[in-house]
Amino acid sequence: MLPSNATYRVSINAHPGSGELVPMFSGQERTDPNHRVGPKILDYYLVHYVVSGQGVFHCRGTDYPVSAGDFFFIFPDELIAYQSDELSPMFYRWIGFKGMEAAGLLHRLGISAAAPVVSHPRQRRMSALFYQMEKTLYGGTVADDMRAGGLLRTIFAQWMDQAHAEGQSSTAAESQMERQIGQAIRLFTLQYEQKISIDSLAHTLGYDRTHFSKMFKHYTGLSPQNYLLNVRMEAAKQLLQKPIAIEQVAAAVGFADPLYFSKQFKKWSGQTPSGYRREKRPTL
DNA sequence: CACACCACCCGCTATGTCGC
DNA sequence: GCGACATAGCGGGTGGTGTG
Repeated sequence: MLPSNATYRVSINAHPGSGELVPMFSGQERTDPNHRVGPKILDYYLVHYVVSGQGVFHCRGTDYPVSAGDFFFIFPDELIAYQSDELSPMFYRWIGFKGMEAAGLLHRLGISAAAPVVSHPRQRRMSALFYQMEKTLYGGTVADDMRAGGLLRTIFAQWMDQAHAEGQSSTAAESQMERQIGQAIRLFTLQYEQKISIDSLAHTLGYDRTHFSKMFKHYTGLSPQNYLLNVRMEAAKQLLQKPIAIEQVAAAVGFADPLYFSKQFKKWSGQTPSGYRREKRPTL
């Protein structure tokens, strides 16, 4: 059973898969007045759901007031901090997750490091889903990992339903260009192992390459090439934790030249592929 | 305003050359 | 044969400008 009347508790996913959307851990905390976290930088996604109380979430130079019913999203490689209110400290639940699909899904929802806070009116349903996630991960089996993956998708579906209802997603407010960018992101996440030309992709979608590049960066904050590189490197990180030759890992994520892959990996992560592997699987 | 197109620059990649 | 290095071609990013 879960420990009771604790102010802080967390369940870790004992068998995190390498899928498109992977819950890593989940927990809850009843914070003290003025309780502060950060400044810090994470290398995964972390969403907090404020069940009660209020506080301030700081990201990219902006302070966002958050209160019951709000979600605040932490993106990888972003400097963030958050603090509970003195009189009404926050009680929140959180889910840490990763996966190649995460960036695309959050983009579709209009959630980004530049717009990291959303509210949800169906509080009881959401609070129950977050609690269910924590309980499921506490199980610790491979089957629980699969169940948790399904729960995370259900949570994303709730956000999407709400975004639809508010006209924030693929309804009137979403332009043709946004839909095309969504298509490009899906292509990147599904076919990253293929050779992908940004020029031909842009023309397939009916745009000039330069205009498409500019719009892509406008909506996602990354150039198409960099976005694709991120997807490939995330996939490579997963593969490097398995006993696969680095040459094969390079080929599996769309790099014809393993030497070039190593250079890019080091530039991207600060570590060589073999160094990363040693750190993650010292026995290999 | 959305889009196309040009020019320029940068970086990747394939290929060639050279020395060992 | 192999590794190190040089180089040319190409793809991609971006600023600017023109067009409907």
